Amino acid sequence: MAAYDHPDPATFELILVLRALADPARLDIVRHLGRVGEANCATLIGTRPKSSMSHHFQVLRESGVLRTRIEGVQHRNSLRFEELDARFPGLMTAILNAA
Amino acid sequence: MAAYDHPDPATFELILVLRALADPARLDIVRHLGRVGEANCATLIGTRPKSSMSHHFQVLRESGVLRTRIEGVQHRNSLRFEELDARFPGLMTAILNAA
DNA sequence: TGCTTTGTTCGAGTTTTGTCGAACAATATG
DNA sequence: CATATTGTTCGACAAAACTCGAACAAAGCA
Repeated sequence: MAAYDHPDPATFELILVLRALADPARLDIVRHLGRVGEANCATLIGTRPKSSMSHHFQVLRESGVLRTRIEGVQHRNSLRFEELDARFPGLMTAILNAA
Repeated sequence: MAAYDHPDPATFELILVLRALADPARLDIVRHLGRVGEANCATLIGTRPKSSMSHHFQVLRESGVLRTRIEGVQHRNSLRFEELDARFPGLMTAILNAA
């Protein structure tokens, strides 16, 4: 498996980040990653099928919200917190702290 | 025209707020209101038809992002900044400050 | 090599969301 | 009252997004 493309922080777009966050499954993923730091896809799948989750990871990745590191057969995801915070200060903090 | 219903801050939902913000037209409206404080609908209409804008105002209103005050024939809109900030600290500030 | 694990890609179907003209409602003003 | 102004509602259509099974791909291991 080739490594994923991740957008450069300079090209992050607020509207894409907001769209990525504006879905229950993805917001769950983001919050989970906010707590545990890094997790592979399987860990983050609840009852949803793999193909749905793969789609959500793609949306989050392409908007810049998370990065996916490949290690063997597992894909390890983590928030791009510092980069997001540099570009949109306070945004992710607000999301992660929201009730 | 009867006054609008505005949701109570206790019932604000992050996912609805994010969905409301995750649209170019609505993000424009929000940012404009962030600058000018209050504006009627006509002021905020660019090239889009009234019916489209009316829809966007409804989405923003129902999510709690803005309030609409009726004065004569005009509908004056303003952000519910304090209430949003109390419920989701830092969120609107981050949105309004974003590049 | 064959099997298992982990996750992607494809394609089709469903649902949600946005768009916008036309008709309508409320208020003000001549 | 007639007309203009401001904005909503309705309905139909278009576009975007989510869902998910099935087939596929890569890596590791027996």
